[in-house]
Amino acid sequence: MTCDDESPPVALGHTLTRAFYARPTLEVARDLIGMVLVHHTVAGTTAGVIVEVEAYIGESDPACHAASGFSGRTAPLYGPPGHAYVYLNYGVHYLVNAVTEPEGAPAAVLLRAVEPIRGRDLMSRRRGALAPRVVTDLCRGPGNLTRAFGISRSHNRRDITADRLVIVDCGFTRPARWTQRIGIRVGTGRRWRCYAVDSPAVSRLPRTGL
DNA sequence: CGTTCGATGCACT
DNA sequence: GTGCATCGAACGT
Repeated sequence: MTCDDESPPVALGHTLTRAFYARPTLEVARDLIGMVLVHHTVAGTTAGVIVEVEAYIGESDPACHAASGFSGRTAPLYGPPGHAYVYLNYGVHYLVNAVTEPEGAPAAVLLRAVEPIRGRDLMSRRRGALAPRVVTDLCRGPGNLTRAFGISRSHNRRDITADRLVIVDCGFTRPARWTQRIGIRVGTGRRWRCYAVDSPAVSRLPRTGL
């Protein structure tokens, strides 16, 4: 795979099915490393290899939004797997998750970073004045990722097994490592962050140790 | 209705 | 390392 915008569309490989997402969240999280996130819009297509994710599992996980139970906000987590859960964080950044587990079990995988493989220029334009020079920084961090991909609130509850926002298996394999999750104040003991050890696009290291 | 606060990112010390 | 933008959901009054 090249990082050139002139490369052909990400057409080879198959779009991940609902069965893929309807599994234990940690398995889904690990398997998502190396998969390709693709977003088709009228402005163009952006795509990138997923290199960093975090799992948020159930009402007993204090860092999962479902810890406060079912509500209008958390409803997507309880909904069918293979749908997007998008919310606004700190009033500034949209964060995108892939809902996992069978319907009724609230859980999701947060997409934290991808390596751009298509639509770099579009990503850069969407990042605007704050666009980085380094390509691998375009989608480094969950807020930067959604900004570069043009993902916002309108994508909440969208089906990601069809349509224009999907994740595709292109056969890439990346060595991965588990560490504790980032940026949360509770549930930090759970080592539910998974990232590709060889990727320059992975966001900051854990606050304490690995 | 008012207050709190967060799965971030960036500027700044 | 700290400060802060900015907003909607949740919760207390």
